[in-house]
Amino acid sequence: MGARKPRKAAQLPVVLVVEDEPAQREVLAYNLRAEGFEVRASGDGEEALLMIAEAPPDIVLLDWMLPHVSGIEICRRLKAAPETRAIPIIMLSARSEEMDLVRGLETGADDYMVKPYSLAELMARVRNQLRRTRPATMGATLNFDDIALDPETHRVTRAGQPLKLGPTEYRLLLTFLENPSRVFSRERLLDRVWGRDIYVDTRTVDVHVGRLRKALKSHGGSDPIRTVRGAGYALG
Amino acid sequence: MGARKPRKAAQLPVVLVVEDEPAQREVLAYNLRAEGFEVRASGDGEEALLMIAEAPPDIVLLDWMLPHVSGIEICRRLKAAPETRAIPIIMLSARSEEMDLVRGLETGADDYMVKPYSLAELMARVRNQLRRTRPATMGATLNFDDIALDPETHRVTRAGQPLKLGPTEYRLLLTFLENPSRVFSRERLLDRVWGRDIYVDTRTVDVHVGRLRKALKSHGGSDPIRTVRGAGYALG
DNA sequence: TCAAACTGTTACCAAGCTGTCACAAAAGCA
DNA sequence: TGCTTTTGTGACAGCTTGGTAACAGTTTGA
Repeated sequence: MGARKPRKAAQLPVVLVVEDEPAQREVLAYNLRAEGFEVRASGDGEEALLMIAEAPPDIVLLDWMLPHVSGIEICRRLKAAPETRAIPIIMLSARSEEMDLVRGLETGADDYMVKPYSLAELMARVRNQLRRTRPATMGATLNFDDIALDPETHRVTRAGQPLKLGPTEYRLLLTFLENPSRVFSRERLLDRVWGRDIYVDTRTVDVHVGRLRKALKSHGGSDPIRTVRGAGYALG
Repeated sequence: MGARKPRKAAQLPVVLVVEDEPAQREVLAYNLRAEGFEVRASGDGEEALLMIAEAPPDIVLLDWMLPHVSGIEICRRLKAAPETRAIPIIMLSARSEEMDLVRGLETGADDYMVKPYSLAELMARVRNQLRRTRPATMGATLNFDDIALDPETHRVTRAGQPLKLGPTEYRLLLTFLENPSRVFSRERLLDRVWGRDIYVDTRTVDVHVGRLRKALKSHGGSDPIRTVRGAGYALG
C-alpha cells in the first residue's frame, strides 16, 4: 500500500512540553496529542527558548528542575520579553512546599501543578489557560460589533447574514477578532496569517484587507477595519 | 420512573475484555459493568477475534500475554483490517519496561496501561477513548435535517427512504452526525473514521466524501455536506 | 469457489484563490 | 498649492484545491 504521507497538523493549539525526564515527556506528549493538541517537546531549557523564539506555542508546560537553566529562569525570561509575555505557562514540580508555589507564581507562571498530578486535572488546567488567552482555539465564537466568527463551524456572519470568505480572509479576520482594536503591522499580519517563513510582498496584505472589507460590507454596513497610516490595520 | 434495568442492554457502550486470567477478567468486568458499560469477555485470542468479527465492540481491553495468540498479534490484526481499524484498543501489561510501551503503541494500540493499574485511571482512559471515537449518543438514532442514522441497526434513511452506504461512508456520516455543522479537517476524519496511526492519503477522504454525497443524494435532495476550502468538510 | 462490493490511489478537469502589478486615490507635508 | 508618500483596487496569469471517474487489488458473502 501507498505513500506514507505526513499529516499536516491542522490548526490545533500548540503545547510546548519542557521536561528533561524522557519518560515523563512522552507520557505528557502522548496524552496531550490524544486530547487534540499539537505537541512539541524539549528536554533542555536553552533549546526550549530557541523553539519558542522561532515558533511561539500557545502554552508552555515547564518542569521546575531542568539541567543548565532552571524552569524558574526560563519562566522569568519568557515573562520579561514582551513577545512571549502573553504565552501562558504551567509549572510542573516534584516539590510540594508551599514556598515553591509562591515562588513559581511570583516569577509569573500562570498556573502550577505538583507531581504526581492527575492527568485529567492537568488537561483541565491547560484548557482553562487556553480558554483565557486563545478562545478561538477552544471553539468559542468570537464577536465584534455585529460580526460573529465560529471557529468550530468556520462560519462568519454579519448581522446574522452569512458571509463568504476565502481562507486567507478568514484567517485575517480571525487574527483581528482575537485582538480587537489592536493595530497589526503588515509584517505581523504576514507572520500570523500567512506563516512565519513565507515570503510575500507586504502589499499583498493590503489586497487581502481590501477583499476582507469588501466581504464584510457585502450586505451593507460600515467598514469595521481601520487603516492606521504608516502602521498597519486594526479592527474597530 | 419504571424499571431500572433495561431488559436488553441496548444503549450502553460495549467493552470487550480479553484477558486469560479469570480472576482479573472478573474484576474488570464487574467494575466496568458498575460504571455502566456492557461487558463481553474472552480469555482466548482467537475467540476474541471471532467475537469482534461477529459484533464489533466499541472498545477493546487487551491483555498483553495471552495463550496461543499474543495481544500484540491481535492488536496488529485488528488494526490491519479496515472494518475493525477504528475500534480503540487499550493494552494491559504486567511488564513495565519502556520498550513495551513503545512496542505497544507501535502496533497501533491507542493506549496502554501497566499492571498493577488503578481502576479509576483505567476507567478514565476507557472513557477518554470512547469520547474520541463515540462522543455523544450511543444507541439513540442520530438525525440531521431529513437524514436519520440508527447505530443499532446500522440503518440510514433520508426522508424515509433507506440509503445504501458502504462501511466507510457509514462511519463518515456517523462522525458528521455526532457533531453537526462542525468542520472536520481531513486529518481529523482520518483519525476518527479510519483510526489513529493509519496512513492513508488525505485525498482518499475526498473520494469517500464524494461517495457519501452521491449516496445521500441518490433519492434526490440537496447536498447536506459543506466543503470548507482549505479546512475540511462539515455537515450542514 | 466465484461474483459482488468495497477500498485506496491516481489522473484529469474545473473552480476558486493568490500574489503581483499598474494605476488611481488619499493623506501628509512644506 | 504642488509634491511625495502611502494606501485602495481592478485585472490577471498561475497556482492550489477539490470533484470525480476509472482501476486494480482486497475483502465479503453466498
